[in-house]
Amino acid sequence: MIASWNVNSIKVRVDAVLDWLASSDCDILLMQETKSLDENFPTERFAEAGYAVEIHGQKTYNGVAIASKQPMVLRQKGLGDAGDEQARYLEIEVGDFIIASIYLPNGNPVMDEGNISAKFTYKLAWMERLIRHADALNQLGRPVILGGDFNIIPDALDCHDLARWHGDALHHPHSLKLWRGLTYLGYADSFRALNPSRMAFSFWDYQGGAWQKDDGIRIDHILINAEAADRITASDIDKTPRGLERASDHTPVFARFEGARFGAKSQISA
DNA sequence: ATGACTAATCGAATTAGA
Repeated sequence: MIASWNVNSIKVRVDAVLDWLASSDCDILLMQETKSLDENFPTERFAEAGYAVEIHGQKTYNGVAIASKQPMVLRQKGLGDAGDEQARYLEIEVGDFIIASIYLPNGNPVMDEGNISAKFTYKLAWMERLIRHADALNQLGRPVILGGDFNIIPDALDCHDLARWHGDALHHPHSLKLWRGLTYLGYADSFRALNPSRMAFSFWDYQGGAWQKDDGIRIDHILINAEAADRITASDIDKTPRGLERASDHTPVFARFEGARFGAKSQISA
């Protein structure tokens, strides 16, 4: 099983993350918003639990990491071209799977004194760069998993009241157009593909009793290309961690692939 | 209602998140 979780500070959340890993059958965990320099990441704690880690962090903000029970090879940190000053992309491979942990920019506020804001411009440019890279990955003919906090509310089933999000960077027409761009390349939102009519959320704001009211949004996604889709068996969300003490505002989303070990090919003989 | 929470920072308020 592979999962993605915006932990909102690995320093604060390390016990919660390790508790969840111990109670799940998670092989690979994609983390976002670690908010930690690489040298401060609790690598030893993960090692004691049987997980190797790859880290792409920075001070104070952003930061992505991947923990894996199975041998993992680092492919790249950042999207590999200009504009990568923020730590938001980390790519590894496990077996023949290519896997990325993604923390896509929020982009709000969209407007700044009557003009499109620098934050929203940065979000759109980042998405364009992600699309170019995702296209190249897809052409390798290998299973690809792009998991993370995409800061995109795809549709009405992904929040309580879509009208509230009109014009917001998480559901802005420009953001959605680029989100669909990933679809056109051949990537599918695995949760929605396997749960076509279910309303479910992955984030609940700390403010206003959002968790108690189940007033959430689904912005954490696991995208899969055709080769990965051929092997997927489930995609779901575990709400449990969001209800625990001192929780992240996000909860893990996950997907399962056939085989006893992650990414193992089917044992069906010819 | 520009606030409500939470986290990080050379903090005693500000920035950012979504």
